[in-house]
Amino acid sequence: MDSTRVDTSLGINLNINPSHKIDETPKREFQGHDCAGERKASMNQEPDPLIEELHRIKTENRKLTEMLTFVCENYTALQSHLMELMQKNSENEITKLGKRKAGEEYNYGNVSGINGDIDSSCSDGGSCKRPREIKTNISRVYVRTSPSDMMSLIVRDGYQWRKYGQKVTRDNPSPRAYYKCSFAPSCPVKKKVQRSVEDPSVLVAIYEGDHNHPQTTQAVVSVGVNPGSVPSSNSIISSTSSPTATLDFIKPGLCSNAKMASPEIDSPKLQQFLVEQMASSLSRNPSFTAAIAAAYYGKDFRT
DNA sequence: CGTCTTTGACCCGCGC
DNA sequence: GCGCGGGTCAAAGACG
Ligand SMILES: [Zn+2]
Repeated sequence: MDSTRVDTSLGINLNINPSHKIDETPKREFQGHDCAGERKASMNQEPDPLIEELHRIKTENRKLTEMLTFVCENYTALQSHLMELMQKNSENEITKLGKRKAGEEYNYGNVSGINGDIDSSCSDGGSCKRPREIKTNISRVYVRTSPSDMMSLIVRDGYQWRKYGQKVTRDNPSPRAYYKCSFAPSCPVKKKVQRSVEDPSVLVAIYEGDHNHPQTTQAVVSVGVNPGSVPSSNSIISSTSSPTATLDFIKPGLCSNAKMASPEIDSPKLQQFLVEQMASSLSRNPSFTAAIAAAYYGKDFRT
C-alpha cells in the first residue's frame, strides 16, 4: 500500500481544491497508525462515531487515491509535453547539419498533435495532393522493460495490437516493430516499437493517432499498486529522484478519452487547471528539465 | 477455424 | 534513373 511513493518531491504545489483548502488535508487519517490514541479515547463510548469515522476515512482514502491517479496521469502527460519542448530547443540549437547524428541523441520527445501544419491549403493552384498528412498526433513513450524480456519488443499499454511488419533500421541494431490497433480499420492507430540505442533495456514506442474505443485490458491505469496481472511489467521511466517510477502506461493523448472512464473527477476544466499549474511549477524550475533528461537516459546526476 | 506473427516482397520518398 | 532506407502488404505458418 505504498501509494504514497509517487510523492511530489519536486515541490509541485498541487492545489487540488481551487479554494485553497489544502490546509485541511487529511494527513492524520492517512497515517493510520497514529490514530491509536484517538481510538482508545473513543473506545469508551459507543462505537458509532468510530465506525462513522472509519467510513469517512475510507471514503477520503479512496478519493485521495483517485486524485493521486489523476495527478500521476497529468504528470506523465506533462512530462511528455516537456520532452517536446526540450526537443524543439535542441533542434533549434543544433541546426540541421548532421541531422542523422542529431537524430540519434536528441530524438526523444513528443510531437503531440498540434504540429503547426500551416499551409495545408494548396497554394500551388491545382493539384493539392498531400499524401502524407500529419494530422494524426504522434506521441513518444519510453518504457523500461525487465531484462528477462530483452527481446520481446512488446509494450503492454492496455490496447490490443496486431504486428504487421518489422524492419532493421539504419541507426539502430535492434529491429523496429510496426503495430496496428486490432480494431483497425475502425481505429487507425499505429505504433512503432524499437529499443533505444543508448539503453537496450528501454523501449521507445511511437504512437500515431488516438483510439476511438476503450482499452481492451484494464488494470493498466493503476498507480503504485501493481495487481501482478501483467507479467512483463513495463514501466514508464519517469522520475527525477528514483530512476524508475512504476507508473503504468498512460498516454497523454488519452486524457480526453479517459474522462469518461473517470467521471467523478470533477470537470475537465479542473483537469486543465491542474495541468497548467503543474506546468507552471515545473517550467519555473530549471533543474527539473535537466533532471528529466537525466532520468530519461537512466543516469542519475542530482545537480 | 479465427486471429496473430513472421518475413520477404513491394512501394514510395529522397538524395545523388 | 538509381540506390537506399523506411513503411506496408500479404502469403504462409504458428497458436489457441
Ligand atoms: Zn485502437
